This record gives sequence, C-alpha cells and structure tokens, in this order.
Amino acid sequence: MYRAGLNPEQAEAVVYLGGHLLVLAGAGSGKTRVLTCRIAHLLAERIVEPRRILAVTFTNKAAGEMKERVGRLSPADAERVRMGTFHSICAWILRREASSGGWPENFSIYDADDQKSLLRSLLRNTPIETKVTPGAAQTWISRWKNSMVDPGKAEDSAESDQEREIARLYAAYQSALRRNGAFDFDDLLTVVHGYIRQETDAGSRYSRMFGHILVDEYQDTNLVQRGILKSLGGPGSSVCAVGDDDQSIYGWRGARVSNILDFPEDFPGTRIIRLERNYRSTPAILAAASSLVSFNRGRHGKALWTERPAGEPVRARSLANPEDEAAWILKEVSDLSSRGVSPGRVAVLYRTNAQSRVFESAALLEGIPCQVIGSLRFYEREEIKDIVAWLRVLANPGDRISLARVLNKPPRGIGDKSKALFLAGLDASGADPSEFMKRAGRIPGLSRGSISSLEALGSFLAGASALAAGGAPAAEVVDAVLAGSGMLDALDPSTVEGSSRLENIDEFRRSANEYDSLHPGSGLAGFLTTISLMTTSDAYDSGADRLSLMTLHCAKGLEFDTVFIAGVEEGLIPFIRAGRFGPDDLEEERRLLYVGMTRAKDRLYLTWAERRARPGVTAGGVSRFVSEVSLDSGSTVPAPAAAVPDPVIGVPDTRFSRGNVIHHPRYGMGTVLKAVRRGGEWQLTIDFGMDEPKTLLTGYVPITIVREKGGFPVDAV
DNA sequence: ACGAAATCTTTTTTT
DNA sequence: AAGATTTCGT
Repeated sequence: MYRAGLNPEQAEAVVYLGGHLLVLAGAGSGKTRVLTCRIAHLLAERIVEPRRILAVTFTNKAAGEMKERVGRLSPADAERVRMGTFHSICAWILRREASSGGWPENFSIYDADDQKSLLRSLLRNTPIETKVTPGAAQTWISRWKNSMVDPGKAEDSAESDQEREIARLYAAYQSALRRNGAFDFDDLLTVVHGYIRQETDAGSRYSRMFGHILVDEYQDTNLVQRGILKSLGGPGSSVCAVGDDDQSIYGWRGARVSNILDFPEDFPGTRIIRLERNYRSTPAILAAASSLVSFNRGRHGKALWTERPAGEPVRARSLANPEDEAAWILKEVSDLSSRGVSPGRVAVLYRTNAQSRVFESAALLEGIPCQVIGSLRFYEREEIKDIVAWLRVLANPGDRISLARVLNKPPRGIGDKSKALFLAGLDASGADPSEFMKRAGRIPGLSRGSISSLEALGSFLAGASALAAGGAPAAEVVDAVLAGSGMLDALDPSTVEGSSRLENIDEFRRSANEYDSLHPGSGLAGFLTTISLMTTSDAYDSGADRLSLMTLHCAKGLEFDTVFIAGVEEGLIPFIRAGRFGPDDLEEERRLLYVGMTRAKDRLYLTWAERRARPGVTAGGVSRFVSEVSLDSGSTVPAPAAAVPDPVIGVPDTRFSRGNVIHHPRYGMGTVLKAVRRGGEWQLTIDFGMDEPKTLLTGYVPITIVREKGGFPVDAV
C-alpha cells in the first residue's frame, strides 16, 4: 500500500534498513512522500515501536501534515510517533528535564523582540552604547550560539575592542536570561545540545531513546542541530537525512550546507540514494531552473529529469514600476481564473515582505481573494504580545521582561519612576511578584495611587496564578487575564483600531480554546510553548481558494500550479546591501530564486520593475539571474524595456566628502562638513543653515549630491 | 502620569 | 518611509 507508485530509488529509500541513510532529493522529487512512506513502512512492518521514531521537519506545519499523512497510512500508530522541528523537540526535552537540568519548568521563550528589548537595557551605559544597536548585538550573539561559541570563547577570540565588548554583553545577556528563567530560540538548541551530550544517565537516555530518526531539509541545519542529531542518533539508531544542497537558503541564519557533505563522516556506513526524477514541473520550468542553478560553483551537481510533456514556456516580463508589475500580474491571475485555473493554485513570490502591499491592493482592485503569509505575524501584534506577557508572568513569575511590559498596561497610574522603584524592590526582596505587590505600601517613595494600583494588581495576579497553577485550561486563564488586567475595558470597540484589536484578541481566545481541546490537561504552560514556536508558514491554508502571497523563503516545501516571481531585480534578487556581499552570498541568492522557480508545476513567470523606490536608493532593472535562466526551450524571450545593465556587485556607491552640496528631502540643501564611512554607509555632518549642524546616516533617506566640492553639478537621480 | 509631538533607529529572509 | 522611543507640555 505505502509502496504503491514509488520509483525504484524512492522505494529503496523507503525500505532500506541497513543503517544510516542520506537521501539527496532534488526539487519535486517526492521526498516528502519518501519520508512519510518510510515511517509508514517502519510502523507497518513493526520494525520499531512508534514512540521510538523521531521525525524532524523544518516547520511545525510540515510536522502536522506529515502526522496527518502517516495517519492515513497507519491510523493506529501515527499519534505515537514524535514529530516536530528541532526547536519544538528541544523545548519538549527542556520541559521534561527541567529538574535534572536545573532550569525552571515553566521557562519563557524569548523571541527576537524580547531579545532586543533585553539587550537594549543591558547596553545602557556601556562603552558601546552608541556604536552597537540591539539588533546588531543580537545578530552577533546568535552567530556565536549557532557556532557553539560561549561568552568566554567569544571574548578570547575577539578581534577588536568592540567585539570584545559585545562578547561581554553576550555574557551579561546570558545571565540576564537565566535570572528571568528564559531561553531564546538559539538557547533551546544549545542548552539541549549540552545536556544530551553529557555522559550521565540523564544525558545518555536520549541517545538511546530513538531507534529511527528522520530529518527533512538537512541542508538548512546548523552546527548545533548537527550536534544534537549526532547525540540522538547514538549506537542502535538509524538516521535518515533528506536534503538538497541546491535548496540551502538559510546560510544567514547559521545553516551549513557542509552538514550534508559531512553526513557520511558523522554517521559511518551511510548509504546514499539520489532522487533526480522530478514529478512536479514541466520540462520548460525544469530547464530554466536547472540552467540558473548551474551557475553556482559550490554544489554537488545533479541532473533533474521529468517525463512530463513540454508545457508552456517560462515567461519573463519587464514592467515600468512595482505598481504596474502588480497590476499586470493580477490581471494575468484573473485571466487564468477565467480559463479555469483557480487563484488557490497560484502564488506570487517575492524577496521581501514589504513587497506584499502592492499585490494586496491590486488583488482588491481585480476582485481576487488573496492570503498574505507572514508579513504581519499574528503573534507579533501589540495586543497579543501583551496578553502573552501576562500569561508568561503567570507561568514564570521570574520573567521580569514580561512583567515590566505589562505592569502599567493598560495605563493604571504606575509611571516609569514607580515602575523602576517597584522592580528594584522586587529583585531585592526575592519575593513573588503578586506577594510583593500586595505589600507595595511598604516601598518608600511610591505615591498613593501607585500603591493602590499595585495592590489591586497583586490580588488579580495571585488569583490568576492560582488558576493557572491548578491546571486550568489555557482558555480559562486567558479570559481571566483579559478581564482582570483591564485590557478589554481599555479597548474602544467603536474605533477602527479598537475593534480590530478586539477581533485579534477574540482570535487568540479561539486558538487557546483549540489548543485545549487538542491537548486536554496540558494547560497554560503547553499553550505558551506552542505559540512561542509558531511560525509564519504555519498560517498558510492550502485549502482556501485564495491567491497566496509570500516570500521566497516562506515558499520552501510548497508547490503551486502557477508561480509568479516578482521583483527579479538587481539589488533585490540578489539582495544587495552596502557592506560585505561575497560570492557565497550571491550563490545563496541564486539558490533562493531556484527554490522559487521549482515551486511551479505548470506555469512560471518572472517579472521585474525597471524602477523601484527603496529607502535611500532608486533600485530596479532586471536581475543578472534572468540572463542565467535558459530560455532556449521555447520560452518567451524577455523584452526588457531598457538595456540590461552590466552586472555589478555592490550598490551604486556615492562618495561623499567635505564641501559637497547635497539635497535632503526634509531639510533641503546643505553643505557637508564631515563625511565618515560607517559600515557600508556614510555618517554625514551637514550644515543646513540652521543653528546646529545635523548628523545623519545615509541609506534611510535619499541624499543626493547637488554639487561636487568646488566642481560641476552632478545629475540628481 | 499621560498623551502628543519630536526624535531616533533601522539587516531582507525566520526557527 | 515607517516604527519605536524619548521628550515635552499639560
């Protein structure tokens, strides 16, 4: 049953039991099918107990789908198979091992925003306060963690004073997380990695836990994930990794394609199976995509083939600007729709979330229903983050970041001063927040109003905590928070903003309810973990008959009848920012476009705008990648409105120097007093004829040179 | 202490 | 250009 319709290579990958297995699966070669069938085979033949199978996917959504598919093949056992992302599996282990590992059971999981606000407070009054942004610090720290570098090592290997300071910040950040009983995303992996590597009973238990481990999208794993896999796949277990080096698009996040190359070393005796037959795309699409990716040097190299009939040519189209591009695409979607291709089978893919807007309004105009995946993430909305912060405080009273966030939200008369006073007192006392609130009267320096607010808050918190600790369903706790925190009262349903927030809150309550019915008895802690690990692509609904709009990254693993890739422009795909941009980055950008192209089954369009305004730069013009796409298989030859510019690596670079006369959109004309290179940008001190000279950074606002120092006027762009 | 206005900051992609 | 944050006036 589960083997029906598989080709010989796929069948071999499904039934092979001789040890570790590496499946090099090209795009559209049916790897998901192989994975599900392999699990079904293990179950049906009773080769291993269901609970001793672990399947690691890239998103939770993929895990859910796999569970469903396996469930169809072997309904009895699918529920017992453990499936999830590396992050969710690590969160599960952390929860189970809290007491032996010495971390709080109800830890908080900090997302990028939480990390940044924590870093912002730690950066205050350090020597690098003005030189390093929270975001930059977060990137450094994340890189270190992904490469398994601890704060000590980071400081030792620092190559500059500034880097040394950031390494110290890293150390402070780690202890702050600890104080708050929190892990960030990277910690979920690194802490588990450290834990299961130990030779203790507790640690080694996990290396014996799973008899069969399957990992999807192995090309997008990092060093820590590789280490975790090595520990989990100890003696007695077989590891099956599936991946495609041509589809590695997360290098910027620490992913190493080399993990695939090194797999046979990590897991001796590995059998390698290649899947090169493509079942998805027409030959025209396949030829175009293969031609593009063949320009990459660092790759295994493979020859995808298909037996599908030729199909429509790949179309490339130049438009004047992004608005025209969106209008043209939506018109085409509408035409296709009247020819029987429903919008639900069509996707528009782009490089950056910011591009989605034009398409949304064009869809509205054309009357095409659409769904935007990712841009405004539900769990990043203000009001949702507020509820979540309250819930975190209930589950984890040590979480000061969350407590600080909601202490005076909605406004209840506790100003910044009282807030600081309270938090300092709380840390000094070591008491539980709700207890300390009830004793607020004893804190010197607080106003009457603050004290009574805090006291009221204390009794609300105590009640809600008791509810949560008693194992109440998540939805009940959510309702208690909504009522008790005053959040609901603070929103005005008659305003547009208020009613949309209330809708979001309602949606949140529904998701809590859904969680409760799916996981009875789990309560608040489980719900919090689940929503912390939710991802953007988890929102994609393939059943809805709506046009899908999403980034190229988000499209990984999906397929559509018709795919439009928009903004195939120099500077956008490949995305080039001033600063370092090496050959490896270029190759990753090429792979990203390749991933997008190979999502298409029947029809593929590449479009670009000749002009596009991006903050600070006028971009646009066809991408160099378009010329690398083979158009000899009957594809429409692109007819660019303008000549294809010479491929240039790097952003059109303006050189500023003292004495330039420049134009700024807000301040008008001015003279450059000082020009300093900072990163890839310029820090300019400019005299606009005001009292004080202004210092600002290029790259955010278009600054054009009107006259070179003492020279001739330069054309303003 | 609060809300409005000025000012500052910003890595595109996401687990 | 947009959003978050800080400062300012009440």
